[in-house]
Amino acid sequence: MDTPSPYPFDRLRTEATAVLAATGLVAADAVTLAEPKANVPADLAFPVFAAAKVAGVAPPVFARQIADAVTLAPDSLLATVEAAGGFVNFAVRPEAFASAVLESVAARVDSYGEDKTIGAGDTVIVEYSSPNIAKKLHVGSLRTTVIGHSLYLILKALGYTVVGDNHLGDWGTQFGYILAAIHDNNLAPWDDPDPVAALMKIYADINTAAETDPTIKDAARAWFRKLEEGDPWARETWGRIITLSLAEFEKTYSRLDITFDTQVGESFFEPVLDAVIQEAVDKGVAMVEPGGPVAIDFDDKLPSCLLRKTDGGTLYQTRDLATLLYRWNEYHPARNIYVVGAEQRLHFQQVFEIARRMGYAEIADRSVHIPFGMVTKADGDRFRTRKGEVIFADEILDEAAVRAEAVMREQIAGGRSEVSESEITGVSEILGIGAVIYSDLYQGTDRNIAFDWDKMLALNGNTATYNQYMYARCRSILRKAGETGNANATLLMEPEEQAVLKQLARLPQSVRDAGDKFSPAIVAEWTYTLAKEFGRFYDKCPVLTAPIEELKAARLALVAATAQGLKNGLALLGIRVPERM
RNA sequence: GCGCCCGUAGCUCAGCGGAUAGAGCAAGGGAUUUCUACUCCCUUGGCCGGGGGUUCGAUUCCCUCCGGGCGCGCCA
Repeated sequence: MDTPSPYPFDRLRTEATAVLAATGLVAADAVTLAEPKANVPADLAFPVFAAAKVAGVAPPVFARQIADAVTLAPDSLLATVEAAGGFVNFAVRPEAFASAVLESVAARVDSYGEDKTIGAGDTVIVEYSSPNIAKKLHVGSLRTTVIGHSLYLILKALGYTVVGDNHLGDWGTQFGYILAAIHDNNLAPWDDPDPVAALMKIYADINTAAETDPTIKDAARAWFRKLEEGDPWARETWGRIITLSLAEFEKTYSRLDITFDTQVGESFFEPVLDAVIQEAVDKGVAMVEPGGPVAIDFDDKLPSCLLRKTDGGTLYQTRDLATLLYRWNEYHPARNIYVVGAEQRLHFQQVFEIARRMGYAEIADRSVHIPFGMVTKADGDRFRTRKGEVIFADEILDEAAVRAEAVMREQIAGGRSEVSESEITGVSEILGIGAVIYSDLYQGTDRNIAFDWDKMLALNGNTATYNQYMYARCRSILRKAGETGNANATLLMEPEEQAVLKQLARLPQSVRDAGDKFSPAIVAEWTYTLAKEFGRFYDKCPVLTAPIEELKAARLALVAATAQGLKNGLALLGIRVPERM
């Protein structure tokens, strides 16, 4: 168990590379293998185009020469090799492959799919969720939370030491508004049954008032200055607001099974901001302008930006720069990842560029912004928070569970579900939350998403529910089977069986690709394809009533491996699986 | 005005230098008195936004135009 044997597809690649190199026609380091398209009856392909060019031979001819020269060992996982156009195609030996895949899953269980060698010894920071204090999590915060959490899990599976950082928006002029309102009107939001809702109302109200009363903006700035200067009442009140907000966030995070390794908010960096600005000025990166503001000019490369306001206050840019430098000193991370909305692209370009110019090229180069499109109203317009056009994360999770429960009750009434009354609430939560998470992960894009209840909470097609249903089916079969004898995997020769096995074998590479491209959608696509292949197998290949006992045992092993694969894949997305539904 | 992102089937999206461009939804047809039908199968549906170029080969790379989105110091 200490050093698990290589994954089947890795063995295939190693073997294919070796036999290709052994022909003497192509060097091992010139071999790049690809997965053939679905319509090609092969499992691994070597496109010879580049090598053919070097050899000065036409690709189809070269492919044939290579294929003719390859010899496969009798005990190889590879069964055949043949030329097809400019490709040399390999096909697996199905019996040997089946055994290898099932053994691989059985040996690793919950860690099947992981490859800790990729990131061993490296630290990666993932900044995600990062909500603003005194607000509730909403549709938008849900996206960064869900995407970031999955990335966190995927990178962990790849062996990185991952630091999940909830970079709280706990500093800034907006606190000036809230403090001013609380102070001047002698408010006590902490006495409200829903304190964060009270805070949101306070903020909304004073913003509305500020539209007609310009003195409010000045008062707000003054209060934020007091906060920065350490005014006792301002500090204490600010602290209370943070405590209330964190408690509110925690409710949602616990429903989503999310924890953070650290929650250093923007305020954490406040004591070092002056020094950071000074360093930028000293290094000639930033300039103090007449009147006091500190600005950075990027020539024609990027629009200029500010590190210090005319009133002496700092900005988001200043705090993010300080955060970046802090992370470099503290962690020396291999990657510093920001899961933040696409609208902040320029912001991060600027922050990274400032760091580079200040002499911190290493961290600048290792920092990466993972942008995502915003969630808009159905008509494509943005949600206007001030107009009360918000949809809160908890509302979504609640509605999702309600819908899941309604469908489940229908199924139970129709005699199509084994879920008992006492399990309904728990299973509804797993299904509902899974649906929400999956809808944010199954397609990776930085296009905007128009919010749509039905789409977000869909239960069939490419959804979490479908994946979970296939898992529940697996579990149901395994429960009914009870104890079984040893499985002879070499009996799994049906196309549906082989298709499930091949998809199972692809998990490790999907996880690597997902980590490489910072894309949970790659894992989501893998789980869905596995679920779909299992659906076909389920339809065509009876397990419990298999014609012979030995085949039944083999199929049961395949079902168990599929369940494990679905569970592991969904776990990397942050989605749980129900034993029955 | 400048910069960035996006434009692939009616809709939502994969694919991003290679083999007949793939899924889901929607629409239409079929299977099954089930190992849970939240299922399975089939059909319809694409000048991969337009036009140039690079390449043996372009949905994929470059240029340009069109359409949509986002952003462009003293909010975050």
